[in-house]
Amino acid sequence: MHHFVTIKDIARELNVSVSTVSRAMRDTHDISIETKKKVLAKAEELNYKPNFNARGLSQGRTNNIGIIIPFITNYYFSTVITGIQNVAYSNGYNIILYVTDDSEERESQIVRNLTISGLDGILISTCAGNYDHIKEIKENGIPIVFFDRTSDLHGTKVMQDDYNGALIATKHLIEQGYSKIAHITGPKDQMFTRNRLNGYLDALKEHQISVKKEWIIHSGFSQEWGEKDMIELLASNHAPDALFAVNDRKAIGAMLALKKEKINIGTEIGVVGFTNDPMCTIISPSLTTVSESAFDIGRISCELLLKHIKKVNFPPQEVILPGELIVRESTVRN
Amino acid sequence: MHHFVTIKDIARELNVSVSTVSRAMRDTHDISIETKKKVLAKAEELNYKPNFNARGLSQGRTNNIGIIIPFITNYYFSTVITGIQNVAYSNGYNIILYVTDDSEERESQIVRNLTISGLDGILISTCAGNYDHIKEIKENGIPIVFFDRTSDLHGTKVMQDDYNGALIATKHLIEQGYSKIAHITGPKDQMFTRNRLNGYLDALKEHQISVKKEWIIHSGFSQEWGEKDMIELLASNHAPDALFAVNDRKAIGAMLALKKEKINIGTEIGVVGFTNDPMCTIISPSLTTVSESAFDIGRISCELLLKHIKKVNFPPQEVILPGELIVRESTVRN
DNA sequence: TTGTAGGCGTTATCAT
DNA sequence: ATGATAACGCCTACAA
Repeated sequence: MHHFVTIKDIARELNVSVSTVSRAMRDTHDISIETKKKVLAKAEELNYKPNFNARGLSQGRTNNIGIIIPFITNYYFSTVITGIQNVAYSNGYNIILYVTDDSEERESQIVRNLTISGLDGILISTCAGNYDHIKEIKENGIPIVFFDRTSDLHGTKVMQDDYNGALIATKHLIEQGYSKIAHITGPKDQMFTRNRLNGYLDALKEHQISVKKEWIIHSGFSQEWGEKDMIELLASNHAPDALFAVNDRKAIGAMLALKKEKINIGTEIGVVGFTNDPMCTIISPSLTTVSESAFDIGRISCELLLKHIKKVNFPPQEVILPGELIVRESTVRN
Repeated sequence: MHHFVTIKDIARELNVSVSTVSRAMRDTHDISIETKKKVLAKAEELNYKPNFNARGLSQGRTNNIGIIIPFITNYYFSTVITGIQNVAYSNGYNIILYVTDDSEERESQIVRNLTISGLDGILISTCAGNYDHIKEIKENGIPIVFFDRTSDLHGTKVMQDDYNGALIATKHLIEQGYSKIAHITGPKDQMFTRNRLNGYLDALKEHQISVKKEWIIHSGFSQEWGEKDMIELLASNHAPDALFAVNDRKAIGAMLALKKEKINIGTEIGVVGFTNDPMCTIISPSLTTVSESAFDIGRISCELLLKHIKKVNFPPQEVILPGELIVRESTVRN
């Protein structure tokens, strides 16, 4: 390992004490302007870089925050991270990334191994149905913010309005004249999944439209699952004439299945997704969807986390960002 | 700030010295099996977590590696990160993410502020044309691995075979009967951009096909730029009958422009991209492309970095992963 | 096998 | 305004 320049080196060269150097580096007021200048010049000359380990050790903080997230290989999550990154970076925080691969076990393992003292705070989009591992670290007093996939634990949460998004999406289908509306979604034990399901159900109830049990399919979140679910729907005795998918990826999977079957999307079957992934405008016909403010979710989550870090007992908050229906070709008859 | 359990606490409770506890935690051999058991049990009981700052400070390392990357919001980079994450995690390393937003200035700022002692090594996909900032940290002796967008500095690099990929892509267009082949690409000062350009040029040269100057357009890497470039090509006096784009996003932008103009892709104009982004199979007609092993790039880069970290003077290596032509509808006449 | 003591680089608390 | 000095939590000789 190399030897890096330390404040000691600077102190020695300048014949001052380390505390003086430290003061200059931290820009405190109890130091003369000339010595400060002198020190900073020497630091620049020697290419001094502060040692975060030492600083963290003596201050009890690290300037690192952790992000725990199911995936990063999709538009939504990678955009959230970008939002987080922006805020973190401009506040002098580093972000440490943990990817759970949507595995409860992995998430629990990561959280438990989290050397708590190495992080000033945590941002998490949990994939778990059980929150014991999170409770543990919460009890340790480490600030934590839930985003997107939140838990039912008490705490600060930032999410989109899943219920209303699903509501307006489903109502839009109804208004476009579709009436046999299916919903393909993810596992039952996720909160956002339940919220979107409820929005869908309430929209139908409000319009007194009945649902067949086989129109609601729980599976995974990927495009492949969307394709499979659609094939299953087409094979059922009561084929639907519209589809509300829990996210754009599944909607797109379903559309690919429909295109294979030469079923006219829009005219024969309406399709709505959720997220507003750029893929919506690439697929043809373009996909109607509910937009999510991924970047803002990241930005706001991080801002709230920093507030928790800086102020003990900052009160927990729940922020819900509205979605917006974006009508495209997949729900228009032609 | 909270007080976390330290080895001192454990030592006191057990009436042993801190070094004994330290030894137990590190699983060294010079400790009796019973005391080790005793210590570990107590650590478990008190929910002890090691303090990485302290450990890092005394050992001169942190188990953190940095990733510096232009973006994360696209398939390629997010997949690379996933590959890196996998290797890092299973070796007990954390990854700290820095996003440059494709800005040279930002990259330089990040690198210069990098509190060097806080990282054991760095993985970088540089967006810069000038490498002074990187030279600086290299001279500090910190291990560094370049991936994807490498520099011409000496060091370990992991990249795809850009030249050959471009060569086979262009040859494929020629073999399909296209002859007026344009190339839309990124800034001139990037190495991988130059390599792909050279592959394209050499393929044409080999087949004695001439190129018009206006068929080569340098702009940005985004879908929007692809669209703009295509519009420019269509407006030129010598409209091409085929297009090789530096990446899939630009190819897709170009395809959208063509679709707007009702130009039949495949029959009237062939299009090839580069990356094999999932979008290739979502757009219609599907996009012929050259595949990149994004996950492997990440995996291998991280493995090499860890070798550099663990073994001083591990010799620099250059790994070049082959690409593969994936023929789809966009280069087939119908 | 175990304990003691010094040090890692920085900050913070005293003096001066 | 500046300087000594003791933390911070852990590791590592060296001693016992």
